[in-house]
Amino acid sequence: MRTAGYDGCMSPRKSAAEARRTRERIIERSVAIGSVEGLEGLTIGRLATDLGMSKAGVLGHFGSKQALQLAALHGASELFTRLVWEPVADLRPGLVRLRAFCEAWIRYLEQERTAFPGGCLFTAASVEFDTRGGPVHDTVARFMLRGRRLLVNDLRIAVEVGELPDDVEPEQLAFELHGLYMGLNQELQLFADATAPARTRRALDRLLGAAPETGAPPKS
Amino acid sequence: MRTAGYDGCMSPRKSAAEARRTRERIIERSVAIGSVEGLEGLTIGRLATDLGMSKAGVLGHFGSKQALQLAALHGASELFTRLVWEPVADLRPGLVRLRAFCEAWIRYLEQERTAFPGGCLFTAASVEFDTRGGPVHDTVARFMLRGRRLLVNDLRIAVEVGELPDDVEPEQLAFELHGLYMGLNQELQLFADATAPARTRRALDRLLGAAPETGAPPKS
DNA sequence: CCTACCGATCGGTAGG
DNA sequence: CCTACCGATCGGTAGG
Repeated sequence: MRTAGYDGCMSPRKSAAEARRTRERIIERSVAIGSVEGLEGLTIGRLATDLGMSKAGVLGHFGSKQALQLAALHGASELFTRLVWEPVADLRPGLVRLRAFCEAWIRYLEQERTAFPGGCLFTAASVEFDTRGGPVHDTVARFMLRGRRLLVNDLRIAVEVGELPDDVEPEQLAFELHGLYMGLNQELQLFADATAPARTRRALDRLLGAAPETGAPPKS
Repeated sequence: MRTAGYDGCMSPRKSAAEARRTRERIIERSVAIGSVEGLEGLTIGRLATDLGMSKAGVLGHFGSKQALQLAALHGASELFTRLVWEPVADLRPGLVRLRAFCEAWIRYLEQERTAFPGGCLFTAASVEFDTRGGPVHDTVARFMLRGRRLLVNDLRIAVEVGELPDDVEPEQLAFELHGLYMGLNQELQLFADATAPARTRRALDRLLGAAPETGAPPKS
């Protein structure tokens, strides 16, 4: 066995575990590059240079640029889940978990400004692929909807248990919350405005801590 | 005079007025392409094909791709000014003009979904160039700040004349309004969600029609 | 995983 | 405004 040199994407000298590790390194780097340059600006040549590999070596792990883009999106999704959702997932569903989620999300976007280079990959990709069709567009849209669902779910619970007034509409409020985070991301990335997180927190207090429409205070 | 064939970017057969008209056509097309493909995805070759010109003929009007990108941004800015700001500029400063401006802005983004191809060029460009430095980044940031100033200005007046309660902070509210429009643009472009304008109007009613923080109604 | 290569396209220039 | 061209880089393939 293993007589021919060509065995898929792996060099004969590398084990499957090593190949998997390489693949992870490529994805990690792809998320970093993609959040700065966009998913089209993420080129295989740049990736190969950064990682000290050949272009064919990089591409062999995915088969096509589109597959690489999709893998980068999945990688970014896992990162978001690990850093934002998992730390709060076990909290009490409803307003408690929602508030913790929103705070973790703010810190995630703040970190991206320093630790990661170019802001939220999903925001970048959603603008880049919004008009086009195809698998990348669909994947971005699906991830965005998934995030929206997390918000709507806890908002619905919060209304049911009386943490938010009855006239709060989860879909409407989730729409407003999402816009708030797009604004935060832009403020951090385009203007490097360090006061934006505080602004976001104040808006959250108004949206979640005081009753929309009626002005009645929540149970809290 | 006019003996040599080469006289800048214009063919000897074309008058200065014709050359200006050509330049405008290039810019118009650049805004359309750029809002779909981004300002990096806006290529001179694509532009030349669309307009039935040679690449050199296109580039001659601007000198470099970066100058073309800046011209496209200026073109988009003029479009926004003409379609959103000018129709409301003569209204009574304060809440009246602000509301009319916000409504015109919604309709502008709605139109873009059908008439123009790819949503707001500034939103696209701001994400594309947020991390990078350089003239394009600076121009995008300047235009965004200009829009923000329009909001803040009327919000300040609205507070001064008592149309909005004293505890409204114009900068804070402008930040929230801007996020709302980024969310609207994404909803229209990425999801083609026709209910987003109504959601935006409801959020505006809450932000501008009822007092934040206190719950006191505005004079209206 | 590599080298070596493909056709296509990129931004831009020379010269008229 | 054009033709003709430049070197660089793109995504991807052949073959080992």
